[in-house]
Amino acid sequence: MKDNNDMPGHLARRFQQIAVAVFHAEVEGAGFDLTPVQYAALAAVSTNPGIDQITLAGLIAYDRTTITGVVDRLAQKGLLERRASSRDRRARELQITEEGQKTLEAVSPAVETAQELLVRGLTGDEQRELMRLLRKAIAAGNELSRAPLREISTEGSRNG
Amino acid sequence: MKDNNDMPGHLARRFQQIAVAVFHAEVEGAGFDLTPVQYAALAAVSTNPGIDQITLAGLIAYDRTTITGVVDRLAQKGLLERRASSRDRRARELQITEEGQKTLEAVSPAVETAQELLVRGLTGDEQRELMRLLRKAIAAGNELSRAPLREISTEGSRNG
DNA sequence: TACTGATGATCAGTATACTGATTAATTATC
DNA sequence: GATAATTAATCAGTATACTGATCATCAGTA
Repeated sequence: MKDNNDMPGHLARRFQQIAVAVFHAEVEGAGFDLTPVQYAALAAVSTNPGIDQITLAGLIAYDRTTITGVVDRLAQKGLLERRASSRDRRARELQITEEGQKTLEAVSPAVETAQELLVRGLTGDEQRELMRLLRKAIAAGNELSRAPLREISTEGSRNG
Repeated sequence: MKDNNDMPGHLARRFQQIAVAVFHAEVEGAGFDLTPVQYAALAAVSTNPGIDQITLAGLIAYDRTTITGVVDRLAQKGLLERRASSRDRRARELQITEEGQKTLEAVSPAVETAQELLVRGLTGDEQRELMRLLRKAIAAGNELSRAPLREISTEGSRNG
């Protein structure tokens, strides 16, 4: 009899489910109203000011139709600004606002704590090994999802 | 600089994203219209005929409000039957239909293939280790989500 | 029987994720 | 410079997941 616990797909869903729950608990406990997805988008825009939505989506592996709603909500909260690009009138350039930057910095400890809680059942060695294996499996399957991770073209950045 | 790849929460989301994509590709390729969530529910009802929705939700770790819609769609496809329980008129007893059973058996090879594809980037040892670590992390975090996994009370079943 | 609390199911509302289509603008080609 | 192909963004629609509320029923108690 095939148990759910023998199916990596089930474990994937369950692990992600817990990850979201832990994130929400920590971030709300710290007094913020940010989802994991919104946090990742906000952080990516902070690191890459002026980025367009497609590139942002590739950076954090979101679907292009998902990013529209995420940016909508971040803009509505006053954490992001979306303005038309001057170089390409189809594109929107994203900038983090001052409030967005403050929020990002203030919420970061809670996000860190959530990451630790998610793997708190494992030893340090196990945590590192889990992450290595996830990274390896994800790398092999990257192109299989509609929202693969895309490297940003590293012109002018040296932190590779 | 904290990379996304150092955050287990990000890896969790990404791994689950790929799991769903691979599942859809395989199952649709085999000519079926079933989501991962619907497949798990169908399989659980097949193994536990007459189960109520809350117990089903606990078995596969779905939220109680999610299971309503999932069962709706499975019933609409003619794969499940939902009838009022005689013992408890609040509850719905779920039964798999003949077509549901046929579908379940016919789709299983595609589901198996999807599970293998999801971890195809890893060696056999790594696959087993990844699953062990996921199970361990999930067990430690089980109660943190609104939809924890619940053991079924094993009266009359010996496959524990 | 009336009351209280708990439980199974559902509903309204919100936020990811996706499919597939559309719109507007850019790039490539002739 | 007109045309075709591509691209950035959005939209409509569907399916998870969740929060919080409600309704009906059940169990326990006075």
